[in-house]
Parts: sequence; structure tokens; C-alpha cells
Amino acid sequence: MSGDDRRWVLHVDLDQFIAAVEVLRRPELAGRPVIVGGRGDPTERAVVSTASYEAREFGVGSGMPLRIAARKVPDAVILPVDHEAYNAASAEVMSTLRAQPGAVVQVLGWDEAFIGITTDDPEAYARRAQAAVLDRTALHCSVGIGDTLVRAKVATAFGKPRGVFRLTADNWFDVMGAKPTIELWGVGSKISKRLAGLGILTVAELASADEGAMTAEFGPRMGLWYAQLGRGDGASVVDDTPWVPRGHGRETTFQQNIVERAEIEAVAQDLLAQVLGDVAKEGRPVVGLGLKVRYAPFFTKTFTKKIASTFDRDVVLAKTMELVAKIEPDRPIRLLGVRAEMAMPDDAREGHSPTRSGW
DNA sequence: TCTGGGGTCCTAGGACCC
DNA sequence: TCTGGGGTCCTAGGACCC
Repeated sequence: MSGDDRRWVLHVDLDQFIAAVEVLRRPELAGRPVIVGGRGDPTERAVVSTASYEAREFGVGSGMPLRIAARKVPDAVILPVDHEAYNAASAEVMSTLRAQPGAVVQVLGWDEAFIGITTDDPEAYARRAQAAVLDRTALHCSVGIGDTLVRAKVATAFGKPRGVFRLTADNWFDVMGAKPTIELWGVGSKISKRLAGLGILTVAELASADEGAMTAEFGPRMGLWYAQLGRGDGASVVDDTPWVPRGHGRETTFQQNIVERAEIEAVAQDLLAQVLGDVAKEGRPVVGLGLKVRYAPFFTKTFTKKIASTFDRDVVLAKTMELVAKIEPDRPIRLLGVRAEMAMPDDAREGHSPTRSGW
């Protein structure tokens, strides 16, 4: 250990993770445009989960309707989503990261994680982590290095693919200051438009935005949060406290819109049974229910209901059907979703497990 | 061109109580 | 009569992320 040891946040992000996992088990696909989404049938209602870099050249990206993606890349290989395969690959990646010396690992999703470390050479540490992941899983990743979680997360994009990039208070404004606000993590199309309405177009402008104007527009919490985001400031401690899920939900989009009451009720019961299966694994009681309805062509409505804490399936079913009864009759729906909120254990009170507002 | 599925967190506004 | 004030809980919806 030298006197230059400092705490760093690393953000590790696998490159085209889902497509890469598919290519690994089907090596003949290497170099071809691969698109993974839905059940792999581009005539169905579904969207792209991940496209390989070869497919991205044609303008295909995550979230795009599969139908459109197939049209853009006529000779693409289109594959169904295989959760089990990605779970297994993800578990190997995360265990490799946890095995790095001194690493505190906070998993963000299938294909990304923060690592908290103390070192005098974060780039060297990042390169060793990349090599370890490649050696163990044959998957490539990019690493962002930062002095806060936000800066590390944003840095990763500049390291892609297979690279390393460092973003700290020293170079944040040089790198990000002139960029549009939508490039920040947590600012999407809606918020960036509202910011533009306040005359805030760039990250630098957001960083120095008037606090009063921000809280007036977005509320006391989010207003200050967005301004902080513009500065890249915020938490710098990686938290490896195990995640405690707040609830579980299932939803399904119908290939043809449905309207029959009996059919809607049957689907709701089926979704609820799946949800309760997931909930049962947690061994925690249900304290709330939610029903999501997307009326055709595209208008979403949600109904929620708090209930007395219960494990009783009949009670939960009856309460769910009360929500189903609120669905407008004779109006075609394209999506139905059911969600159950669970009681939080005492040791996972607010502030204990990580939350976005803590970043 | 037509928009999945699984999540989290925040806010506005109404209901209700004292 | 132009109709308090504060607090809490609940519902619905918005926004974002992977």
C-alpha cells in the first residue's frame, strides 16, 4: 500500500451482454447481426432486448419494436429471450467480481455492477477485473472509474467497448458540461423536455440551475436531485447490502386485444397465481395489490389497493377481483398486469437497503 | 414504426381525523 | 359565511432504469 491509496468507485458493464451470451453458445453467429427479443418471432408484439454491434450498425437498439428491427436488418438472426441462460452467466460474472481483492460489489442488473475499492491505480485494477471476467466467462466488459457512483456510471459509456474511462470532479465538466441533459443517468425524454422549458439544455446549465426554479418545477426532493446530477455529485460509497424486493409483478401483452370479461378474469387469475408463486419464495405476507391495464391502442391505467397483511390466497384473489371489476367494460385491452407488494422485514427499513435517492 | 416485462421511487390530491 | 389548519394514509399516475 502506498500513500496515494484512495477510495474509488468502478462501474462494470458487460458489452452487448445478452447477444454475447447467445454467440458464446452458438459460435457460428460471431460477426453476424444478432437481435434478441420476445419469443424470437418478429411478427409478434415484442421489443428488442439487446442487439449485437453488427446489428446496431443498421440502427437497431434496445426497446425498438422487433417488427421494425427485423425490417431494418433483413438477414438478422433473431433469437428468443432466455432468462435462465443470462441468469447463469450473470451469476458467474458477479462472483468473479466479488473475488477481486478488497471489492465491495453492488449489483445493478444482469449485466452491471458497482465495485468499491481502495487503490492507488484504479485503471490497473479495472484491467485486472476485465481480464478475470474474460478468463472466467469469455465475456467482455467496459469499466467506468469515478469518485462518485454517478460519475463512475456515466464514465462507462466512454470506455465502450472493452475499455476503461475515468471521470472525476477534475474532468466532469470538460467531458460532460456541453452534453445534453438526457445523457445523464436518471434524466429521460420527459425530464429533459421539462428542463428545456426552463432554459436548461446542457449538463453545465443543470449544474448551476437556480434551486428555487428547480424545486418549483420538480418538487423539493427531485429538484435538488437533478441539479446534483448535473454536477456528478452524490454518494460515493458502494453498498453491498443484499437487496430486499418490495414486491413482485407479472404482466402480459396480448397478441390480439381482448375484451371479454371472462377472459380478462381468467388472465388476471393466472397472473396472480404466478405472482403468488414468486411471493411465496420470499416467505413475506402481501400488504398491497396493483392492477395495470393498457387499453388499446395505448393508454395505461393502474389500480392499487392496500390490504391487511395476509398469506391467504383467497383473500388476495378476492381483492384482486375487486380491482378487475374497475376495468371499463367493452373497451379492448392489450396488456394486463398484476403486482403484489410485500411487507418489508424489520432490518430492511428505509435507509438500510440502497435506494436511488441515496445516490 | 408502434411501442415487452420486471422493477424502483416520487408526487399530487383526496379522504379522513382532530 | 365564501368556507381553519395540520397531520397521516391511501390511490393513481408519472418517470426512470435494465
